Amino acid sequence: MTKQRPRIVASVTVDLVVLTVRDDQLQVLLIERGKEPFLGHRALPGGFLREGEDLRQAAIRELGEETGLDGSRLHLEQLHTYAAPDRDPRGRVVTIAYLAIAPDLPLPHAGTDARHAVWTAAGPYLEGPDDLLAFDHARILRDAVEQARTQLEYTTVATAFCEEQFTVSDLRHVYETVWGYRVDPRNFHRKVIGAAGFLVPTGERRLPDLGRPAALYRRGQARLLNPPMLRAEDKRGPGITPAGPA
Amino acid sequence: MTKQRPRIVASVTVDLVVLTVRDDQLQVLLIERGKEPFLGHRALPGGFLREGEDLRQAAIRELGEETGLDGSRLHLEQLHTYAAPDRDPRGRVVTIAYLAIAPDLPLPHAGTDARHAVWTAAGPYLEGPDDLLAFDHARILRDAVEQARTQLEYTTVATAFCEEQFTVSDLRHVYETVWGYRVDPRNFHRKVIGAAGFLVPTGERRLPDLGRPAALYRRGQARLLNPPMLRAEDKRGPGITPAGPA
DNA sequence: GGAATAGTGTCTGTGAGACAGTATAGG
DNA sequence: CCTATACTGTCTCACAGACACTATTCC
Repeated sequence: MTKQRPRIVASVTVDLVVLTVRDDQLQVLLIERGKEPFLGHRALPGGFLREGEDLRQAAIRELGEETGLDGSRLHLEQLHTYAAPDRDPRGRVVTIAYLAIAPDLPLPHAGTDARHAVWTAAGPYLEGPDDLLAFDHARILRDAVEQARTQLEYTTVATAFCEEQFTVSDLRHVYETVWGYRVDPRNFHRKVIGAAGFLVPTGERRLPDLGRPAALYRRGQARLLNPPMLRAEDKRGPGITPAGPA
Repeated sequence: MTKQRPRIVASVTVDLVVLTVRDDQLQVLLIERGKEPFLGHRALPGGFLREGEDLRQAAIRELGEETGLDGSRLHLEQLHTYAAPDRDPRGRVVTIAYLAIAPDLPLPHAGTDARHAVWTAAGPYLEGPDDLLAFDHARILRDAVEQARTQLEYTTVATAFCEEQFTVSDLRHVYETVWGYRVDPRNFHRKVIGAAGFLVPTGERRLPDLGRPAALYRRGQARLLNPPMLRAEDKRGPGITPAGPA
């Protein structure tokens, strides 16, 4: 009963949305394309799936090749798959988007084995027109950022933006930067300290340039934040949105 | 820098997890495979992506061909993509899983153009060993059901299990069946009636065999349920789970 | 009247939002 | 002392969980 005639064979790529918080901005790792199509345009790092590889393995490999980051040590999560027939002029290409979250790491210098990937403020690409990025990458970036914003509400992934040791203020700064608005420091402190398994005190302290030293923490074992820390209703997008990207 | 040598070309399939609530059970639509591999085994409906098709279009088409259901009228949502190198003995096959939610609809009879798809209690496949279903479909089904359970918490999709008109009791029955435990009728009623945009009263009533008639509602425009209706902590899986399927 | 289902009211504890105050560092 | 940052305390309101009562139908 399954008609086998117009079956499709497609190339499969894995594209990465690598986010970090840097210079008080939500930034994304972009590369400049060195060949057609979209030569010279900015794009998400990514590449073709290879023989014997799982999707996650491909994501980690591409991350290393194109950005020099060690994906096996980052938060890495599959997001959504894009397969519109005309999304790549070269032919039928199915792309699985992955979200990676990293602390503010130094990138290897351009000219090494890694491509010249650069941290870039995500804001303009979220608001601006789609053709600021190659292919449908603007759409993919928007979906990924919305996913990251939602995940901060329900999970403890915000710690993935932080170094191994961090303060409550560091963590709050992540929330404020990703969500794009200020969060009450007192209520935030009470919430994250009270959430079992979110933070583990290391006993150490960090001295700021000025002011009282802050206690340092490591991530706890909990992955879900329950009850969640919901964004203010009027500060996120329209209240009526489908559950996932279409 | 992108090495093009061991690139992969893969077949792309869309597999569907179609859920309904039927006979006080969470049920899933399964087909019996008519050919190798896994001939005679039960499997999720699905099939190959075709020329010029988007993923959603393919999902709707397969749904019609294999089950006779009209996918364009159901809740349909992309879930996750599976691409382990050995997941299909025929070669490299990448599968995008879709979740469909339907009311308790009558299926077309076997022998028509549609395959003999049958509603089957999902429970045994969630608990049992993986080889009760073809390929990695048991894994896909588990991921989908977990996703559906979570969605009931944060969205209004529970209405997708109901007919056009339904009572608050019908809706509560969906929650109880999908979650697998009883929900307090009074608190549930207060919650869903109070949530703006969840339910729209039709003004009509439905007479049960015995007891007071119940008011009928239609789905409202709201897609997100805010604040969410969270499951009891001790009645769902382990509290420490990754945000999405790996 | 009884039985069964639909719907409302009330109390209580938890937790979020708002805001004031205390603690500890450097200068 | 002042300033800046870290952290704690308190009040109020919204809401979830628990439970009792009233309402409307068929018999």
